[in-house]
Formats: sequence, structure tokens, C-alpha cells
Amino acid sequence: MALHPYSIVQKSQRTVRVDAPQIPEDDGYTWRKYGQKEILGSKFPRIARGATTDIRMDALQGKKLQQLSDDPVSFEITYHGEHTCQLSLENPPVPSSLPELEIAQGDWQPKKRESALKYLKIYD
DNA sequence: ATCATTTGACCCAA
DNA sequence: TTGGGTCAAATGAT
Repeated sequence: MALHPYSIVQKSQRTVRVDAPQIPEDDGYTWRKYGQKEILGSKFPRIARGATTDIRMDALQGKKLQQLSDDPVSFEITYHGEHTCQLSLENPPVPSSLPELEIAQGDWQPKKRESALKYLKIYD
């Protein structure tokens, strides 16, 4: 995915614009869509996704997709925080106890802990 | 059976 | 109260 100019929006959050054939859906992580909303003044809905590649909660990461126009279709992707998970899927680290799951790195974390536990169960 | 997506409901900050 | 982010049950895909 050839990344095009990005601008720093906040600490640990950046927005990247790419053209349609370069939508970085395949950016090395598995994203799970968990929401879609119509945005006032926007022609296209905003899609919310979270990373599910790593069963550790501190590896969860938010990602939003916003389609900006539909002629030269471009998207705006906002990453929240940083991935802390390993890319290698062989031998994924398994949390031995639940309290470990309370730690969330970066400026994004799931709103409810139960939800994160659910994510965990899926991959447990 | 496992895991992803859809979609209205729910929640909360502004 | 409204707008927007997340929840979660049903549904789809494999």
C-alpha cells in the first residue's frame, strides 16, 4: 500500500489519504467492522473497525474509514494509537489471567471491558 | 463450529 | 437533545 501524504491530527493519531485501489485493507492486520454511521454533511457513512489479530486487549486498536467522495474515490483512514501486537501469528501470546486485560496502551481503548473480553473469547 | 458483517439500539459528550 | 461512536443479536460466510 503506497501511502500518500498524511497529516498529524493528534498525538498518536494520523490520517492518511489513499486512492481507491490502494485502500489499505490489507495492512498486515485483521480488522473487524463493528459499526457504521451516517455522518451529517457527509455523503458516505463512516465505518468503525477494530483490530482482532491479537487476543491481547492491549493490542486492540481503533480504525475508522471515511469515504470522502465517489468520483476519484478516496478514503480517509484514521488510526488511533499504535499496534502493540506481533505480526507473527505463530505462537500468539496468551494472557494467563484476566487482570492483564485491563491494560490498554495508547489513547484508544474499548469503552467497556466486557466487550474486550468478548473479543478475547472469540479467539480463545 | 468459528469468525466476520449488518444494523438498529444504546450510550455519552457536546 | 443531537450527533456520532459502540454494542450486540441476527445473519452471512467458510
